[in-house]
Amino acid sequence: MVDVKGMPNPLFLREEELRQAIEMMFFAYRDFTGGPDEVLAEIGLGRAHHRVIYFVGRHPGITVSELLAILQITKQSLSRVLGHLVEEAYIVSRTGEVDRRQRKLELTPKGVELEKRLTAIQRDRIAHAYRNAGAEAVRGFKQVLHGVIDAKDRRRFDISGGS
Amino acid sequence: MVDVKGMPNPLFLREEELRQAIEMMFFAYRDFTGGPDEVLAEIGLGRAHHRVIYFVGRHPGITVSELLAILQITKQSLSRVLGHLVEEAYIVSRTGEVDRRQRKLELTPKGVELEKRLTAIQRDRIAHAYRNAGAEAVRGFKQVLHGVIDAKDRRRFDISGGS
DNA sequence: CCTTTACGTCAACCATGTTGACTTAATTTC
DNA sequence: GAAATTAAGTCAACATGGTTGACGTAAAGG
Repeated sequence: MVDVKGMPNPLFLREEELRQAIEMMFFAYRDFTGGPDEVLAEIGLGRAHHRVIYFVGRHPGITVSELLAILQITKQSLSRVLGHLVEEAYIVSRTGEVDRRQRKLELTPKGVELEKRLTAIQRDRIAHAYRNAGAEAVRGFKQVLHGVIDAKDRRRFDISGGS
Repeated sequence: MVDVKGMPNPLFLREEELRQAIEMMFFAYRDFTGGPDEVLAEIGLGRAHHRVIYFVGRHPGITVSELLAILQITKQSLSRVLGHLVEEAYIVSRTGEVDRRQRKLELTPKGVELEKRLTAIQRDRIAHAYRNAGAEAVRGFKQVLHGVIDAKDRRRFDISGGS
């Protein structure tokens, strides 16, 4: 028999290791969204608006269907948020030229400004973490996070460690 | 002048790099919570219940205040969810022995069972990502995620790469 | 004794998700 | 060219889970 105290059950360690990851995901996401949430609250918007503004900014001309596929919410839910953002002139919606059933979404200058402000908060947090961890750690971070994402959405990311 | 085409603006690359991280955080968290959400919906519970069950399971005897500090929600909001979990016998609340104002929370066997079921889903997803990425990447993942978390909560995690 | 702390509770409200039913316009298919 | 499908919008009702504010009670601590 091996000394159980000196060399504890590797399955137990693995369980602890994995629980740590689960917990870090919770705390990291909580704090990652906390900053933008404060700014949004000041102007009467919520996290749902942020997500829409972010992805429209990231993919100008994105259609409503594409947005729904990313956000994985119902069109009724998106409609409320998106409608509000169009009313408040953060986003414009124009009819698609090739398929006139589609609505292509884009940020207005006002939308771009807000998007920048919100993204800057998250970008600075990530930049800080990246700087302190180093390039090797960043590669690992992306690799693991990539594996956490559903296979169907992995193609969105090139994590070959380019730069 | 350096050739701008051959060697693009490093600030632009950095911006892209950071946006990639922001986006991966969104997709990873979306998919990380998606599995448990489905199970919870079947039994009439939500993500808020999951969080409570998780942290009570992780820290048996945790007080209401401690839970509030972790979840960062109001006690009124917690009360609704926690009250329901106590009613449905997932959690028991007993008066603290040393400080009788406190309520110490614990999972019942029923609560343990649900916690295991939910955590298993997330654990398997992380385990899969860890296995595919390798030990070095896991270290990097933890280092970066650690840096994303607010300093006040970092002490919860030992990321020294122990095993 | 008085103050503070831990917890609970009532009430109202808001943001954001859901289902289901239905409409309109445009495209695609047979 | 008619029929089916698709993209998008809309109305309504409802659930979850957050918020603020006010107030109550019991225990602890100065």
